[in-house]
Amino acid sequence: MASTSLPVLPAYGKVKAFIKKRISAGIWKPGDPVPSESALMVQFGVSRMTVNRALRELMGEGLVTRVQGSGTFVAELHRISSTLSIRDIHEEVVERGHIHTALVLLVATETASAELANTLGLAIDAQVFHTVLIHLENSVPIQYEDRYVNPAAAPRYLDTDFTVVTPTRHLLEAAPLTEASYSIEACLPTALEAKYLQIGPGEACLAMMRRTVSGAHIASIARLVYPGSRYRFAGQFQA
Amino acid sequence: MASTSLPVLPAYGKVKAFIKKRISAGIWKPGDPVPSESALMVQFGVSRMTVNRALRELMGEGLVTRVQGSGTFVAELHRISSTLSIRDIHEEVVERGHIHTALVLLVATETASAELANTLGLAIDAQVFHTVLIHLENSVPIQYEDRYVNPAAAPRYLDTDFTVVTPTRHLLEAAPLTEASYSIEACLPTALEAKYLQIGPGEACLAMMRRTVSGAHIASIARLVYPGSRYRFAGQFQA
DNA sequence: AAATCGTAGTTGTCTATACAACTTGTGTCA
DNA sequence: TGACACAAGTTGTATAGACAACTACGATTT
Repeated sequence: MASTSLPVLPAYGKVKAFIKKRISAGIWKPGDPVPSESALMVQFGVSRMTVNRALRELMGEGLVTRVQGSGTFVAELHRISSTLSIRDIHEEVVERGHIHTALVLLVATETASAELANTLGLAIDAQVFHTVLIHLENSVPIQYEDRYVNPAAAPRYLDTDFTVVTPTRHLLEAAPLTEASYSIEACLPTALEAKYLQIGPGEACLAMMRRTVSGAHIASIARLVYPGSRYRFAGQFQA
Repeated sequence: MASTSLPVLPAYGKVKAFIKKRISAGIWKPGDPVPSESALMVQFGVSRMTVNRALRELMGEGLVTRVQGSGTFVAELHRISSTLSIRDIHEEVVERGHIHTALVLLVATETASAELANTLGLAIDAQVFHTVLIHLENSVPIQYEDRYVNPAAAPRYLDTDFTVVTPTRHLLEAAPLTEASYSIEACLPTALEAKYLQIGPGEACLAMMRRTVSGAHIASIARLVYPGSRYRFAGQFQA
């Protein structure tokens, strides 16, 4: 049994730990008032700034809500937060000790369709970059990546050798990420996707649609298809 | 053009805004040093504690990293955070202005199998609660919920009328959430799932496995199956 | 009964100062 | 050359005090 961190918790940490413990033990339930700053100040023999920091951080973690003039209250615990991240699939595979390779199916400049132009926030006759790749982990296909890129956000996109630098990596470097939205759905693969992912036409897949924003530009729109049998999204929440 | 918030930003907010702007504009790139606390102190004419708060909050937001003794640096922007939440499907449906109903297929107390007992952290001969429900939105099936509950975490679980109070809701109230992990995968439905979700046996589904922890107990393990054609997970990142 | 006012209590912000802990580079000494 | 010591610069933490902004509630007035 390792004590996760005895190394002398700072004062504000002790206050946080005290409150966290009572909340997670269910002694203080959602909606209950937490002792005021001045009360905690006396109880722990620390200054108000220290208590304030503890409570502010707990609010940041979503454990309490604070109302000026009224008090601090245990938050409704219905939402707990989880950190997702946009990661380069190359790094992900390498981190597992495996070998990542990519197969380039298409590298092209195209004229955007009306719908695509609209989604990328461009004029209807604008040129866009279009790439299609298959990512393999130890020679097994794990991701079909169909991506449209806004030339204004990453003008040198097509110069990249995608067998060496993944589109994600190039984009992360060329166009610092400020915002992104995604949706994940289950679907059956198209004939082309099934062929290149080496799966049957009836095998379920996870498809992620991802739109990334960099500064003023919508940088890229990607459709990432994973074989359901070889991939899952996993995550962890922590209160 | 609405100015999102002019109402006199506090001093620490001005410092944060200044730094955020330079990072998102790409003027300061990942790895670059951010001015030291004393430099910002002079630049903004505020005390060090104020600058310190600004930088600490930016670190909390993942925009900068700080190294004691060395300095503050623009963080690698590869991860931006997203808030997922465990929500009650009832609330979710009602929020969309629709009607939620539930069909109860099974309510039982069972003896845990070895694997299940292990996953719930119980002895192999322990009793567990088992429920199976179908959730409908405007009479259309949208979720098949197969759930095992640890009696120690929610002793009154089986007293609930699940057509009125969803299992999620009861558990959120009975056993405050401290931790959870999940995985999402694509799969084809079992015959039973296909039947009750009213979908074809070849239609892809999203399956979420979720394990929730409340204090010292593993509270519940659920398998939630959604028809791929009627459901998607969506989210948004923001730097 | 309704509206108003005032006050105590609470959180929000900010300052000036202090010391501790750590990093980095420079210079000294062996 | 290598090992060590030291100093300057940086972040981490904590204090005591101050004023502002807001809420809740009771008392007073209308």
